[in-house]
Amino acid sequence: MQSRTSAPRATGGRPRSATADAAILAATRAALVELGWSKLTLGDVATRAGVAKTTLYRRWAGKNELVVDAVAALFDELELPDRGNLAADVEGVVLQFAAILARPEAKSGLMSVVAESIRDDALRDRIRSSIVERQKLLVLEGRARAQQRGELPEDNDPEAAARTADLIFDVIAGAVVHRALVSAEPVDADWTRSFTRLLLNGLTASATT
Amino acid sequence: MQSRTSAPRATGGRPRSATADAAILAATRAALVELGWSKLTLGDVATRAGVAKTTLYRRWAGKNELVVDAVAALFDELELPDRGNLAADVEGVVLQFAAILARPEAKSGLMSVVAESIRDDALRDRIRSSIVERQKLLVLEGRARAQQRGELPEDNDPEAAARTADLIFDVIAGAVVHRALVSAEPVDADWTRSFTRLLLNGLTASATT
DNA sequence: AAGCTTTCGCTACGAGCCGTAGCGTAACTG
DNA sequence: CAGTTACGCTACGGCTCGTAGCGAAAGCTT
Repeated sequence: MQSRTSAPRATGGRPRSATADAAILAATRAALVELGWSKLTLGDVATRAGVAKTTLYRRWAGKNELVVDAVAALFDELELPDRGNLAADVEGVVLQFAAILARPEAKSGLMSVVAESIRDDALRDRIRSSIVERQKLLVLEGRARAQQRGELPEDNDPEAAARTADLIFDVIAGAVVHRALVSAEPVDADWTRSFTRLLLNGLTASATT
Repeated sequence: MQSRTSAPRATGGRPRSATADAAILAATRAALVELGWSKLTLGDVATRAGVAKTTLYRRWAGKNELVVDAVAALFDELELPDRGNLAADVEGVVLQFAAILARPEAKSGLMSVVAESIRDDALRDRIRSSIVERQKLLVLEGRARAQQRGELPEDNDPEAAARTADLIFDVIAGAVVHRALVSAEPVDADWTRSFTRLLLNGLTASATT
């Protein structure tokens, strides 16, 4: 689960303190809330966690990796209860995303690490595996359910199905993130309902109501 | 146009060099391409621009403001030719966004300043007025055209219309940004066509084809 | 032309953070 | 018990930040 610095992990010797790991990640989230990404320093995080700065550097290569792991933990709670129909499931996904994005440590951290990942492929993979893929699973799950219910057509061409799933994911995640972080408006029940209607019925069919 | 540091601008005296302004912004974009946001330093930008570091600080308060202005200039070229119908206009908007986001200086800069804006309201307003509102105008323009053509219903309730416009904007901009910067996949003609069909017809109506 | 005002380039500076090295100590294994 | 690894602590060179102070340059005004 923890995708920290590649663990050489020879046999004997003193084991790494799991307590320290948790303390560091918690301290990182607290620092994100108070200071934001740019003013967050690793020395400060170490002090908050009650840990020596060198200990922190032994486990994480830098600020980017540390924050990714700290933020990724927020996505552990993601799951999608079956609400009986496609529209309700979509609203469920959106509200799940929104609940996480509403937390200040997610706001401060997520965009920053994604920005950094543009010039760092390793970081991008790390984000993908520990955050993005977990979100995408919810979309795939909801889609599979809808197909079982007959609300969406079955996939005949698996490759085209994958492209469609990617498209839907980008639309949902992108819209929620843009609403929450760029427009800085709340992703509440009203907005979620309007968005779901738009996603399911399309622009032409959905009235301005 | 230039939303630089609030200009005291008394009467006489040596005027600020407009050449220096352009050189600094160009140098900032070049540094963004080469170094990315986190490794970009103001001292380096000043050197590239052939300008003293103090000159740079006299005009911009810091890294954030400078990069916003440097990136905002990329959005000057935004405009939306009338392509005759709603679907074609939507594709036009998407491809306009995509063309800008494909440039490395936009990739590196945009996400970073948005991330910083989460903890800086003044920066958020600056981004809104110099970047986001310009994008939104395209959406509003396309929407008005579609209503004139009869492709979309007229607005009866202006407040609801504004909410709908915001929703559409978040969906379009969010999806394109997410595709380009998070999924890191190209926003090409194929994807644009699929996205447009989804946006106009909805999930239920659009086949996986 | 002289005088006033503002900008410019340059140098220098204290401050803060980075990331690492070195050391002695602590914790766990066979 | 010996071997191995993690830990806390201190110290360090290097880099960037943002500002101050200076003399010179570039305009505008009378």
